[in-house]
Amino acid sequence: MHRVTIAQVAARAGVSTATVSRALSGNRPVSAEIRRRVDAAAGELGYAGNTIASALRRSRTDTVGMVVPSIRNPFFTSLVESVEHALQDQGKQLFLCDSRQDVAVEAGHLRSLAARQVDGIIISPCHGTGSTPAVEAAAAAIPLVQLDRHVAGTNTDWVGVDDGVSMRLVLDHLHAAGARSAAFISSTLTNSSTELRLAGFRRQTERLGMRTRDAWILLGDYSVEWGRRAAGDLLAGPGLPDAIVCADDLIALGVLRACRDHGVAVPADVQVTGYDDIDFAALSEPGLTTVGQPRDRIAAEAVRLLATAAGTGATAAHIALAPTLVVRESTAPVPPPGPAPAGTPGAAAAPVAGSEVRIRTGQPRSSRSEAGAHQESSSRP
Amino acid sequence: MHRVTIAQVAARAGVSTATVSRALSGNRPVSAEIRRRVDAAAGELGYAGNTIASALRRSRTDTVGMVVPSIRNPFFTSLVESVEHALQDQGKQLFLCDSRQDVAVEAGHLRSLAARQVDGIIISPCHGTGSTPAVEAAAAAIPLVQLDRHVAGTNTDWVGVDDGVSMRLVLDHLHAAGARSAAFISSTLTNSSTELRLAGFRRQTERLGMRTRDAWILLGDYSVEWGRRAAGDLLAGPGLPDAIVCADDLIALGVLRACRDHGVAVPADVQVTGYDDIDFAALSEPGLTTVGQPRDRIAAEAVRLLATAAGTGATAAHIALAPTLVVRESTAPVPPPGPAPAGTPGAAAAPVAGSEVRIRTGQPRSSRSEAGAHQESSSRP
DNA sequence: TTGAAAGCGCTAACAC
DNA sequence: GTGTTAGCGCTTTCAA
Repeated sequence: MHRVTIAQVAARAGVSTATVSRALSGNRPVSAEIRRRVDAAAGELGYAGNTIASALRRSRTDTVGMVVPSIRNPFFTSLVESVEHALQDQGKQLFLCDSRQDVAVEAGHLRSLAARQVDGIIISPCHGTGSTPAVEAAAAAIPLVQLDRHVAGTNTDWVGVDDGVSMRLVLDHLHAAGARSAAFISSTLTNSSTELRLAGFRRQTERLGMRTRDAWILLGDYSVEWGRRAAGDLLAGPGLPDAIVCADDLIALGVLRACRDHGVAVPADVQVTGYDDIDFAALSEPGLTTVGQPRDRIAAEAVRLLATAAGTGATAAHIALAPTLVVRESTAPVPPPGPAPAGTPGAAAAPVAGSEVRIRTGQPRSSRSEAGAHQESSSRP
Repeated sequence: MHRVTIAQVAARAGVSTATVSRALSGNRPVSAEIRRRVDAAAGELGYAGNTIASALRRSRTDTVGMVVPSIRNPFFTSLVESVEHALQDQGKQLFLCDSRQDVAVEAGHLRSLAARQVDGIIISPCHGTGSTPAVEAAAAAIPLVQLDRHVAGTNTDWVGVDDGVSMRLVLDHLHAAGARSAAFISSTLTNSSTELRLAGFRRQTERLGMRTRDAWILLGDYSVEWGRRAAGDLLAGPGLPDAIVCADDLIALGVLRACRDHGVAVPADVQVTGYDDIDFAALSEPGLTTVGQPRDRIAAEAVRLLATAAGTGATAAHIALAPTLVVRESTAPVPPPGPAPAGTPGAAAAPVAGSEVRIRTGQPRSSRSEAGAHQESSSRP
């Protein structure tokens, strides 16, 4: 049983194929009578359309490709979910690609997406420099926006949160909660957010006069297992930091686990923070204090940029949304500065308003500036 | 800068477009000399191909659509990951669709995928009967395989695990661990696996002579929050079951949380089991005893079926893979039947070999039967 | 082995 | 407002 084509619908409705196309797409005016006949014919024949043919003709596919280092990492899972939902509102569909932290796999996906004529690409590159060539090549052919992480030396759109601000939120909070020394557990990966988080940690501990040591900077990968191992080493070593700052929630959950195994009390003996606010951060024991990223906003901005960027070249937008600190029980209570009531501590997550937004450089590309919640700026004027 | 076409490559290489096509695709013989010239020309021009044009001509897109009730549910996330990887090995790409538990959204996705001429559809339908029309319509046009769940009244391929067997594994284990009464917490959703798990629970408790009550069958949704609420109600009520069997791990994690909140010891006061073996099942305190599904195998079979099913009509394969019981600390230790050493209890997950495979009806479609790990069978002879 | 040419199904000019 | 027609870029007969 062959697929129904527009020609068959046209024959049945007694009109030309062009008219059927116009009636069905609604792009151009068609008389009510004819529209009725076409709709009827299409319905009777079970006409379903052929997006491929349409795409070839219009040179638009209404598809977007998304490439993430690991679908299974809960942070990227939510990002994918948010992007899928945002795209659905626009009638676009999502090609999902998992680069498995492998630059070569990633490059293959990008080539493949380009060949498929996707209208745009959303990528969280797996490597800060290794991903550059493939990302640049793709961006040369197709609107591309980087999410969360971005590679060195490219000038594509980017949207995410400001990791420096996040680390300030985290360390200010820890300091206020009494921590005077801190360790940092992260990944060896050399991507932008990993590096910015470490840099932020160094700057903020220094600013606040908090002690740290080389042996307290532990780099492995973004996994529960690594967090557990690293914390195990830390707890076995001499001296304990007041706080362990983790570059993502998976690591932090591993750290909590290690503390439990070693009989170290959190937050009494050591405070622990994560990053991303994945679903399970609320569920651990104790609940994990962490940095919340506005994933829906990030996704929405990315999708909007792709739609906008279609024609425009030349200027890249950098949109840094405000992170929030989500305070739970893995950090010590902060003495209230004023007479404000403490609320119900430890019950639900208490999001603490984050920060202003960082404006990078240059001037806004679009004149329509939104609600002050973020700013976009171009890196080339 | 316009995209490079095959015609430009042809001109540069001094050959016809047909020859370029043959050289690049490798489908037909081309002289070594010409192949070299074509490759060179393509490289110099940065030819990237146009999958859309190719797809229109060949009427194959090398794409597969996947529709799941919720991307964010960790079980489906892993399934998506497994499918993505399996597809990548075949050079196909994945359209990911989230139906958000909504039959109308799901139907829209299926229509859209059909219009996009995907080569196959993999779906975990969100409703046992409500999804039927859309699934049937899609299956009439495109090879379709249902994963995990399946809808009533259709005759498409299906692959998953046998929920009845899973419940037998769970209840045998609980019984051996001393449980003589059990509650069941699940979802109100009327899809096949939800219903089969409940039916299995009923049958097995009856078979083992374990007590249960209407008030101990609690139906809500697949979420941590529901598990927590349901268990809260249960723990507040009169009498406590020896065990709480949950229809998925999210619910079970919520139950564990409620037990902790209510000071109920697991497994001493009540044993708890989950279903799916999501990543976080290993991480809870105590670790969750649960049913493991061979997700990679499920995905691989689904992808294989789509590839096979291309031409074949008429007979549908039902592939039920063996579930495994993953024993952790949320259930009581089972007294060893023989002199076998206990191993290191509670350390790593201890998968217990599951069960034989259920053969539904009819006879195998493919003659090539694999390693006895599963059986496929056709429901129509 | 290679080239010429006919379309895949649709939409956008261009006429009327 | 509607029909005619020319492709979108590729693959695949059919001849040579």
